Amino acid sequence: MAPSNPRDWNAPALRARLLKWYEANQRELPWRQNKDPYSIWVSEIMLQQTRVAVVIDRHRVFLERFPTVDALACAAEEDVLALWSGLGYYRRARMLHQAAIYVAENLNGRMPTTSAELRKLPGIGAYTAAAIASIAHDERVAVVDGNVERVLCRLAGWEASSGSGATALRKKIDGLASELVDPRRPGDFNQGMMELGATVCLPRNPQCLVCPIAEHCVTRGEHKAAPRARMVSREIAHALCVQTRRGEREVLLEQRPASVTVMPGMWELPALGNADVPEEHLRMAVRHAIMQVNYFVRIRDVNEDEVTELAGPAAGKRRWVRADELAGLPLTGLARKVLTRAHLLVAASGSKAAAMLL
DNA sequence: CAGGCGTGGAA
DNA sequence: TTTCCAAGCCT
Repeated sequence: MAPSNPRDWNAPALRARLLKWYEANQRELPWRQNKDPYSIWVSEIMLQQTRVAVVIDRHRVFLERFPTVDALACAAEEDVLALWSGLGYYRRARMLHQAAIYVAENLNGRMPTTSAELRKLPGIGAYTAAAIASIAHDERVAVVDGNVERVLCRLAGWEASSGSGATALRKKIDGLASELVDPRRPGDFNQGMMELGATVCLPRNPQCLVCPIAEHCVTRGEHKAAPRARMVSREIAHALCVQTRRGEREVLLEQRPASVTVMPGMWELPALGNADVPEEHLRMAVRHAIMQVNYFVRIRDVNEDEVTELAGPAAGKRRWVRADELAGLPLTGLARKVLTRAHLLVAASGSKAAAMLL
């Protein structure tokens, strides 16, 4: 039975075991190639609520296009959003861009080095500030992300609670994390904890038999998570309206208003008022999940004459976009998916050609 | 403090 | 097929 008093966790042994395991088992990831704070910063923002597998390629492309804080600060927001297209949570990109501008204009292009100073930048919360400071600058501060929270709850035998209990639990978790973090190698310790949560101490199937700190763990795998909201399904239709001018293919797109809360200013295919699409006009059907809504989307081939009568009330501003311009526009994930499938846009993932289009 | 904010792929 | 996410942050 592991002790419940944090002072009895045998932190030195736990640290040694975790670090040894991390050295042997850490994944090779682009943002671990060096300790460039800017590269780590970009990775941490991209990784917020987003899977590592998705971020790997996006991080590489982003750093090729915007290699430094100054390069990012000089960019137009539209170009930053275009590069972010498909990653979701676009506010992250806007705040990253705003923060880069602040650093360039007020800090002589030099990023803050302490977690307290980093925390003041837009888009950088407690987690991200601690992650950048500990990984890039070896600041002795613990990170607590979803992984670390789960690992520590299992380690200590704490159950998830709601309301004010959640706040109290969170304070206990933060306290334990600070107690355990290795003062000599905080960056590696923090990454080790997250790596353990991501690859061993999994939410549903914890691999306790290969866990390096199993003997420090109270529960050996038990962990109740808070229940989530149910998904709902919805049927919608969008128009795929293509024309050829001067030998170039163009597609009709619509820019979402700046005033909407979801994906403001992003470009998408015009929405149709009727979700029922006759078989002969059905170009493709895709599923697209946004938040807790499962959209079953029908894409209808529509000619220029039909588009106005078929479309719902035009929410945004429409324009014809040449196929070779598409990669430079901030497209919604759905628009990107459809245009890629329709061979109007080259798949961005793993493609040098796609990066060169930008 | 609860709710809003995206996505593609695993289970 | 449908659910459930994944290295949070802001208001």
